[in-house]
Order: sequence, then structure tokens, then C-alpha cells
Amino acid sequence: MDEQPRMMLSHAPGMAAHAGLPQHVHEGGTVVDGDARKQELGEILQQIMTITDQSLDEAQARKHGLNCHRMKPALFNVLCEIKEKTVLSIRGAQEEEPLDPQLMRLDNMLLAEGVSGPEKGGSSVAAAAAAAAASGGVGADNSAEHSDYKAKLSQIRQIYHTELEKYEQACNEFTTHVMNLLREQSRTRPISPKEIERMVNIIHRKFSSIQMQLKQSTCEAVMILRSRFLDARRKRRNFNKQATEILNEYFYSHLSNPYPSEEAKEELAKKCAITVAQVSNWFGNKRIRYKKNIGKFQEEANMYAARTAVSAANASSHGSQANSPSTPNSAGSAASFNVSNSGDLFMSVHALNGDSFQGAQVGANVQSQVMANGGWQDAPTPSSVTSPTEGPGSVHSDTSN
DNA sequence: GGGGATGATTGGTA
DNA sequence: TACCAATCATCCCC
Repeated sequence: MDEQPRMMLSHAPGMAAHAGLPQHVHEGGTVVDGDARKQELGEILQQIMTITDQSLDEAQARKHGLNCHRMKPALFNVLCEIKEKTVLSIRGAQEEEPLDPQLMRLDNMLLAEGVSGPEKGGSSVAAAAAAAAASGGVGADNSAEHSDYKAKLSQIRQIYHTELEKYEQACNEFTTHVMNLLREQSRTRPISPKEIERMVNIIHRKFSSIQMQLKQSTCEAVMILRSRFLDARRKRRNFNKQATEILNEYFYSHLSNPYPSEEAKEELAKKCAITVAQVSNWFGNKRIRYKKNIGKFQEEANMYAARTAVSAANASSHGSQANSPSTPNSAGSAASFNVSNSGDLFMSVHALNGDSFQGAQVGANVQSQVMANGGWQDAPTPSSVTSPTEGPGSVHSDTSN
């Protein structure tokens, strides 16, 4: 232990070249003087080494003694030099770090959600509106939901900024405190400005990791909020009556082949103010549920068949001007699908031409038609179904009288 | 609140 | 990739 300070001194690079200490050694002239000085330096280093073992008062007194020592500036400069050459050169290379991609993602997301950056009308709110509209929801209570969403988002934004401000303040305070401490310590131990700067960077990194946690939890909160407000499944809305009528009308007027083409789906979607995917869902559900329980849908089928028939009759009685395709719509319905060449119309015409219109009779036809089609088993792919004339329904078309 | 209705989702199939 | 079948989650009427 006693040897350590001496070893440090003797091995210290640049010691001999230093302006302060070597002069003392050389000026001394004799070996005895040199030994005495070495011993003196050893004692000083020894005191420095053991200063932490002493009580605060003792240490303060010793510190004062060391500060006033005539060898102190020379020793201090040498230690600075050694430290500069060894420690900082090793660590210097590790300081530059690339931007954290995770942090960048979080920042982008917070910006996109309108949590960070300038406050805006809310693209998310617009997205919520679009999603709600797409899910077939009527606009009546959408505005209430949006304002609720907006309020909650603004709450998250407020909390985020408050916490961020707190973190920044704490970071600045802590940095200032550490810098002051290091500046004060730099009077008694070698601390270069570069080292202080490095320490500040370390503190900033630590605080930015806390900030990242804040950003992460804010993102999570926004995600939860979004899913709660925008999850179509949670916020399922029944289609409005008119939309259901339009869809049913198409379904029953194309009962032999209820597979609307992409164009028909788009048209239906437009008319019903829903998405094409919702139209597909609806037809998928309808086909399955109809097939599973035809009896249950009999009445409905009859009703729509009758409507179609009435529309067809009206169209023909108004003079089949230029043999224009009829539009078998229900009165008041917005649907205007061209089914004049649809084989499904057979049942309507059949019903009309019969002496007495019997719903059950039409229903029976509907059922037999589906059954004849093997429950749509042989239905062509939807994309190829543009005209159901070739469908099984057309087989019955000449049986109308 | 219960239960049927209904829109959406998911996994499998051709 | 569209469709089917089963299932889920919600709506809505009683």
C-alpha cells in the first residue's frame, strides 16, 4: 500500500517532461534531495489516497492543507495529463451513439396522433369519423363519440406535456447540480471540461431513457383509446333500415345466384353508405343464414318477391318503352338494380299472372329455386356472375303462364 | 336481464 | 382470393 503512490509517480508518463516537478528534482542537485522530495510526494499521494477513510472534519482540514501545499499545482497538472491520456482516450470513442430507432418510432407516432407537436384538429378524429361512418353507424351520436375521443386525447396530451416538462426541469436541475459539484471538485482533483461535458451527456441519456418510457406509455394509452373508440367490432352498429332493405331486395331478386359482382357490390355499398367489405359480409352472412333456415326467411322472401313483382308489373304496364330494362324496386326504395333479365323474376311474374297471388306459393317457388340450385353449390364465381340469365332461374322463366 | 338478431372476425377450403 | 362455416361481440326488443 505504501508503495502504490510511488509506483504511480514513477510510472507516470510525461512526469519528467513536466514544467513544474522536474525542475524541483533537477534543481535539488543531490541524490539525497531527490529522495527526500520523492518521499514528500509519496506522503502527499498517501494523504490523498486515505482521505476517504477520514472523518468529514479531518478530510476538510487535510483538503485545505493539500490545497495550500506548494507541490499541489505541479502534482495536479501531472494527474490531469495522465488522466487525459489514458481514461478519456479510451472512453471517447464510445460517446457518439446513433439515434435510437425505437425512440424515433415513438416520436413519429406521437406526432401522428397529435400528442406531441402542434395541437391540431386531429387526423385521428377524422379517422375515427371515417371508421365509424364505414361501419354503417349513423352520424347522430358520432359527434358525441368524437368529442369524447377528442377530450380523452387532449387529456393524454396534457398529461404527456406536463410530465415531459417535469422531466426536463428535473434533468436541467440535476445537470446544473452535477456540473457545479464537478467544477468545485475540479479544484482538488483533475476534472477537465471535456469530462464534465461527458458527464452531462450521461445524465441526459439517463433522463432520455425515462422520457422514452413516458413516450411509450403515452403511445399505449393512445392505442387503447383508439381501439376502444374505433374498434368496429366493439362498436357494431346495425345497418339502417333503408340499407337493409336495399340489400335484401338485391338478395331476394337474385335468389338463384346471390353473388353480386364487384361492380354490384360497389353500387350497393354506395347506395347503403357502407363499405364494399360490409356488403360482402352481409351477403356472406345472409347466404349462410338463409340456407340454414329457409323456412324462417320464407315470409321475408315472399315480401320482397311481391315487391319485385309489383315493380315489374308497373314497369311493363307503363309501356315497355323501347323494351327498356325494368327496375323492380320497392316503393320508396333507393334500389334500382336491373333485374329484368334475371331469372329470379320468374317468381314475381308467376305470382302476378296467377289468378290469385299467394305468398306461400311464391315462397314455395323461392325455396324450390334455391334447392334446385343445390343451395348455390353450383354457383359460378361471383366475378363471372354478371347476368344471372344463364342461372337456374331462367329455366323457370318460360313457366310464367 | 335474457335471448334472438346481426355485423364482424377467423380459420379452412377450393 | 372469394367464399363458407363457426364464432364472437354487440345491438335491440321483450
